[in-house]
Amino acid sequence: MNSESPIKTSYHHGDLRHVLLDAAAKMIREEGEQALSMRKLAARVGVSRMAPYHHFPDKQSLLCAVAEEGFKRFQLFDCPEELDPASGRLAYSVLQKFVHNYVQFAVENAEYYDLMFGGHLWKNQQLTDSLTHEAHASFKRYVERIRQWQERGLVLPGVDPLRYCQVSWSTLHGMSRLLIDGIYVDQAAIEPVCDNASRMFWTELTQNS
Amino acid sequence: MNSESPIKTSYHHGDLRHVLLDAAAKMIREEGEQALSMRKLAARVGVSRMAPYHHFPDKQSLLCAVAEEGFKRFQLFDCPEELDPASGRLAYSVLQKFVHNYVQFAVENAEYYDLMFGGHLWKNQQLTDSLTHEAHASFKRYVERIRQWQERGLVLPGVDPLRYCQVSWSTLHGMSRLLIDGIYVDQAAIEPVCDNASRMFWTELTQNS
DNA sequence: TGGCTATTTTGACAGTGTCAAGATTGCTTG
DNA sequence: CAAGCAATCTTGACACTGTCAAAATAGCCA
Repeated sequence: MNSESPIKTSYHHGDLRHVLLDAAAKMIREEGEQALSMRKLAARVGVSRMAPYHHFPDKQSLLCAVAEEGFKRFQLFDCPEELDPASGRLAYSVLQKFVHNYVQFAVENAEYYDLMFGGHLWKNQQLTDSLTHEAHASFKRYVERIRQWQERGLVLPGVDPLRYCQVSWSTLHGMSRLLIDGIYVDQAAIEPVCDNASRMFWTELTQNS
Repeated sequence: MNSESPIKTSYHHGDLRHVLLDAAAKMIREEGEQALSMRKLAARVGVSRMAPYHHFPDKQSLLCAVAEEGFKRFQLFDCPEELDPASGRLAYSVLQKFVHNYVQFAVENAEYYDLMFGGHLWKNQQLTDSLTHEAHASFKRYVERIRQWQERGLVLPGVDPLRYCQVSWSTLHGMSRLLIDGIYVDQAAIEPVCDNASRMFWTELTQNS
């Protein structure tokens, strides 16, 4: 089940950089982020312990690069299909699917999500520029989509897209974190909780009080 | 068996346990959780590096104890005053205040909040029994209060207290984490975002669609 | 071929958590 | 009050960690 890199593109080892990124993600998934050490990573890949340092200045940068890879996968689900019910507004199922996808991605790709939004990287201010860019761009895409929906009349005019996104993202992030961190243990409750959140969002976006 | 003597039982050092807990919290606040080491902690307190291990079996337990201390402070704000508007239902200001207090606690006591809900402790399954008990009790109190409000007619009958608490807690937790971790940088936006969340909760609890 | 540079390796150092002992202290009991 | 004893603290040691510095290697182009 472990397919080695098919192409040895360049120098001594083949492109070590990608191999390191994949191996790091795999190790984090299997043994936890805390258990990942540069030395073990190098050993598993089959190189000396300082070899990775020629591709990444330090451990932090390696983790940032893994996080960036996570953002690339994150974008895949970023645009679910949009529908509308008889009312002409946004359909509930759109939000339901979006919430479901978000949480599912977070849980299934926990090793990436942890690095992307785990705080461990963000706290030390040594974030890679490209990573911060990627992260902010991801959120901006979210806001932009709501704004476009609003322009097209799918969302109430009174909604502030930025504020809505901040709150709803908080909810999504909170659910994901609580699940990933094991604070929510009851896996069976995921779906109902997601549905509840979806309905709340849908009310917020389409029902005026 | 833990000795819970509030008065200084001056053995060798005075009660080292509390001194360690306070010093640990202070160090985490000042230099970050990652920067806390048992050796530095011992050095700062002025004892040998293995002295703390007689009060806590390992580092993890020390951190759990700090987290427990956090839960003690957490309870303080746990019961804001409840009011009701002309409608006879729950007042918006109650929720607004609650949300504000939660986030404020999280941000101002970040070193405790990180340990209480940071995931770093929860992921390794070595949580202290008393800590897990404290954490679950805290959430149960939240659910219980909503349930009581519902019994007294302050909240719509259709609301499922457990589900509501799971979703709203996710939102609160998400906002707090995003702020603490520095993913939300714009501190000025905190209040509006909290207000938006509060209004959403209020709609959920008191307005039927 | 020779040399240059990118890549990998080895050596070393300070720092970490913590097991296994030894050393100290102060309360308890004869 | 002295002896014992258990709780408390210290020291030594080990296997780890990230990463600086310098040496070694391998591929490319002149």
